[in-house]
Amino acid sequence: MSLTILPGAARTSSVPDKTEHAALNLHEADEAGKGRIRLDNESAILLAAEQTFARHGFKGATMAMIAEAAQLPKPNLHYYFGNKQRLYMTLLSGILRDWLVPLDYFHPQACARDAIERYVRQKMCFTFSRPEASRLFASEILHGAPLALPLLQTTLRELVNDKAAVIDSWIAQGQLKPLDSRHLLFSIWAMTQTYADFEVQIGAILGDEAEGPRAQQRAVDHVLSSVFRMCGLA
Amino acid sequence: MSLTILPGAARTSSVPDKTEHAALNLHEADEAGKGRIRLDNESAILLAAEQTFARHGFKGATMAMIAEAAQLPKPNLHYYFGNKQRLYMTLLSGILRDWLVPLDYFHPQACARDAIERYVRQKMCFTFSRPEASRLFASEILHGAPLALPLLQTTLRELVNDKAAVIDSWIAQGQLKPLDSRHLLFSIWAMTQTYADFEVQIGAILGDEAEGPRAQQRAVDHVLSSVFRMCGLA
DNA sequence: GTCTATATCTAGATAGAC
DNA sequence: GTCTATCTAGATATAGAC
Repeated sequence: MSLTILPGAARTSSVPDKTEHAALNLHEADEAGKGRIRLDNESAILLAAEQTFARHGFKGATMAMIAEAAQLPKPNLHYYFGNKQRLYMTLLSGILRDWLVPLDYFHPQACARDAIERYVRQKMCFTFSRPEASRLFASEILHGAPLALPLLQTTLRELVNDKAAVIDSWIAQGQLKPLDSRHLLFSIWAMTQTYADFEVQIGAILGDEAEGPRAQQRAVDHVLSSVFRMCGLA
Repeated sequence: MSLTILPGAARTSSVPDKTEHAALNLHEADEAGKGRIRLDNESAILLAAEQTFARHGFKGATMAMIAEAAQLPKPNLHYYFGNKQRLYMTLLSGILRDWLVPLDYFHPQACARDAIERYVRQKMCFTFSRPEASRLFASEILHGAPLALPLLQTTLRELVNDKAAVIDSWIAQGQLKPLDSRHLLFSIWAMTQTYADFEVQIGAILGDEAEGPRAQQRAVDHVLSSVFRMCGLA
């Protein structure tokens, strides 16, 4: 199941910074020379755009801000991505794909407790490692998903219904206490993402305690034990 | 404890639509005549602004959109609120105030179970009755709370620390299972608000089932029983 | 492929008539 | 107190030199 919207959308994570992958690029000989520069520039732009869109929203972010963050002239952004909306969409589709991957842990043969623990840990890992990606996606949904709605109504909906059926089977087997499986997913998403999406609020409340790996561990422990209790796995 | 940022900030909810409160306004005789029109216009603008800012974000919303929604000419918005940021701030401060009110249920003498049930129900009520207010506030936090941060670091922080102490006392009394009281609040906020902030996503997944009072009841039941289980009150 | 200079459009804000 | 007409700033996007 591929969630890519734009064909050949370049992903930040697929372009390791300085490691020499020239050998891999030799397959496309005529694209290897320019392709290297293109990939580097595109990944720099995508990284800068993710941060800028997350911080200022789609309208609030300007191409000039993104260009400065990427240390490239403004017209280069149009050269590589055509326009602002296409750049934004490229980011969105990549984030949704990464966001859904952890659901793979939910399959009928899996042990419910193990699957849920791995899922929660993966979501918390995403939250703390890519908070800007989480906020960018949250901002899109919050404002009515003007661009992502078609994806939500098809791919996401089908995937969630599949995984809800898996959870229901775990309940039928007596592995979990009865609960609404789709609402359970909504709650897990909410509890995990809040540490990225509302990071500023949490930081304001916790103060210094909010920072560092010990704070992250505390959050993971809390969410994991809460989800276990919700599922009757405590 | 007052959370008002702007002195005399007019609140939508404080202006009943057509009920005759002229008698109450007679105290300020010279403001009664114009005051009526002013209050009506201000509340129309605030209502329109809440919807528009929630839907498009601060930058994405334009004064022209708000004016059209309020059915008033653009310059009137500037006449009443000076500029876009002041209009936005007036909304923000009112929402934060309304958002914090339910925490009053948390006081040391209260029964923990009753207080938590009332709190969750109040939060869910806010979510379903004023989803745009929730999204407007969420958007502000999501983008780094450029305007609300000072409030979060003072009033919100102190209030939360107070209420966390109350929860801790309930735990010490054995009314609740041990857990991190402040993270419990983060989780309750996340689980309740997600039905407003991510309404589009949930709607896309649940389809027709997401609408109507029965869907709301289902969500309330889920969140309430989940929070009870988290607290060992199931 | 890169980037300077510029065209075009849109939005916030206001002057001034009523 | 209200609103038409307009000013100005700033943003997207592109033309065209290198």
